[in-house]
Amino acid sequence: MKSTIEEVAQRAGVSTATVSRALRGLASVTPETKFRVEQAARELDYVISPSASRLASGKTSTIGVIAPFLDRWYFANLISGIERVSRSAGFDMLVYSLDRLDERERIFHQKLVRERVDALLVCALPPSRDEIQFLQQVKIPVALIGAEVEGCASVKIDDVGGAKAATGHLINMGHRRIGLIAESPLQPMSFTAPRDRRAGFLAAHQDAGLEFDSALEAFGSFTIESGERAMDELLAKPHPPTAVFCESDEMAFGAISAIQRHGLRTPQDISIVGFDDHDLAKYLNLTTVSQPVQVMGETATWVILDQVKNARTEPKAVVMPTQLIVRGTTARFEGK
Amino acid sequence: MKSTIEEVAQRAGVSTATVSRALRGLASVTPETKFRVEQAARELDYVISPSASRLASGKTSTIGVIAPFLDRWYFANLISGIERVSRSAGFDMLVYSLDRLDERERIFHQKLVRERVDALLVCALPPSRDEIQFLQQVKIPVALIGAEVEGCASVKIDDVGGAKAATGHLINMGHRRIGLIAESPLQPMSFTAPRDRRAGFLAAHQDAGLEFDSALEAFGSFTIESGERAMDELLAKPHPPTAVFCESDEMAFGAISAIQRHGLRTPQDISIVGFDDHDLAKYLNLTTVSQPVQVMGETATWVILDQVKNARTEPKAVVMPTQLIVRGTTARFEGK
DNA sequence: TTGAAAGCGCTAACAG
DNA sequence: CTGTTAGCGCTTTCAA
Repeated sequence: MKSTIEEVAQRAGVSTATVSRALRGLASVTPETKFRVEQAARELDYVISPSASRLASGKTSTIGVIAPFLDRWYFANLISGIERVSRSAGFDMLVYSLDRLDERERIFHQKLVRERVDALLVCALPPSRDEIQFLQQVKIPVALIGAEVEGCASVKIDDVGGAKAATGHLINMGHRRIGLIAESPLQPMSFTAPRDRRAGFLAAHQDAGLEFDSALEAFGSFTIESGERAMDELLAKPHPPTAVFCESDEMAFGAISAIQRHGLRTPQDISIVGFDDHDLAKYLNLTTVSQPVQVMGETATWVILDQVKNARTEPKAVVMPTQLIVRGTTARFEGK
Repeated sequence: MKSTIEEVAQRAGVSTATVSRALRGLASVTPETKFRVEQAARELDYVISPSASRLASGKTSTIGVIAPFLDRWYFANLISGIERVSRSAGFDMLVYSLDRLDERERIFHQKLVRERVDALLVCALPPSRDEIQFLQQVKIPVALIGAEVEGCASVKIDDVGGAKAATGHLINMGHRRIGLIAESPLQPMSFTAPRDRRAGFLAAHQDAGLEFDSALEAFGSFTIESGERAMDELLAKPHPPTAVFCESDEMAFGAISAIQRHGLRTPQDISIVGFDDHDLAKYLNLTTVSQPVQVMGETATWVILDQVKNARTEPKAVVMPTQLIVRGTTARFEGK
């Protein structure tokens, strides 16, 4: 049932080295012998043993993916894109989820990376300097998705620009008191998206000569529930905002829910803009900023695979386009 | 930088065999030597080479997951659960997505399974008899999630029961003309959930002595868009249903959207019940049937890991509980 | 309890 | 273009 390269060699009447070459499609093999080998392999129902091959070659043909959550829309889409191209390139995809920071060390240094993968894709949480240095030391190329660190390949969007466009849209619609539902700065993991989106939000204010009233900022954690609570807070203010920019669609969903619960309407009473263009944003008619998540996963995989193959390629830093999608949760401010 | 077992052995003053034993925690090692070995390993920053270990032992400590889509709520949650327990058990998780049927053969027979994983978790699409037989032949245990096949370990919910409860709820609310938004039977992949949910829907009718008017059945493909189109169809009927059971929450979302677009209201004009308890169902106030998706992933992993360890355990078939969650999209039928 | 030695199945020089 | 020959780094009898 389980045949080895040796048996294939015998059956094809060649050496194991030739079988190895033929099966890997190395140029230096006569078409005829190649054919004989392939036929022998087929007849024996032979499949290469990855462990043996990996041990001998030092290559794993495996790409590792690290993400903080696997069950959220953003990461699931990233992974879907990554899997598609890694499979098409003959690579296996190993996935690790990293919820707690203390697991990080273990994962980066220990079992995970080392000897297990040829390259690593790190989603959303930028590794520390030390971690990156460690990885370079072990010579395993890394690409970041949704974050950027100097000297490291990365694929991200222009979060600042996207947030600025979204906020600008609100300003153009006549809003002056604009709320912000941001990720809590107390959050243990250091994502860069929240920081950048917040920066874009502020930049739009500055460009318009507006001053942001920090009383209009509430915090959440990129979840629906937290967005809902944050909106409750905003609504409880003596002088609530007429529009709110949410750093993620999930939080925007929660915000809308809170607004309805308070007997108010979107966008008549309060306009809402999200960020991400979540699957359901269209359905919920949410004005938002879209980013090509799956494509980012695919792109990052191509980039990293390229590094694996051409060891000394300069790490690329790709920035993907973002697009403001105006739907039904934003309206011109008609108030005083 | 990269040290081998040999170096550890030397430094600890023992043989490589002892190092191997000590590091794996095999009983037959003096606490002292074990300590010495561990210390040496630590000092050398030694990490075992999985390839070598796999080649020598024949075990990969890796679990393979096959799912038709990675970017959908259900599968992302399953994977999240699977990853959690496989990591805690020291197993790596390899993920493959299978969109086209013709890739299946390649995946099952070839590169994937063989020599790469110790066990396989197949999500939603039940393997064919041949495939299962093949896997048994290669001695790699399989567990199905969301499907059931005799002689194979599996974790699923009672789809029939869940659908029956959901439909029963509608009937109890006085509805008599109940529509069904089902998965298209033309769909190439043979999921069992749609079939079972449809059966439950019909069973509820039968129990209530009602006859189902097949004109009230429309088809989708478990997506929002398809649910929307299906509802459009139903609404175009001369005598539309007063309530609709959707085989998935995504389709229910689409249905609600269509209803609103037609200027009707949920539940006043039409009641809607979904299935799954998608993350957003609560937020959208959708009455639905919940299933413990992440827990199913976790359970399946425990089950399969158990099989890996105790080779001759009878494959378990676990059925997880389902729960009808009544929210705001269903109301008593007040019409004629 | 520990060590010696024989592989596991493949790839990578190095010859030829 | 193909064969020979060493390993790759671990695990696993089998003895001691």
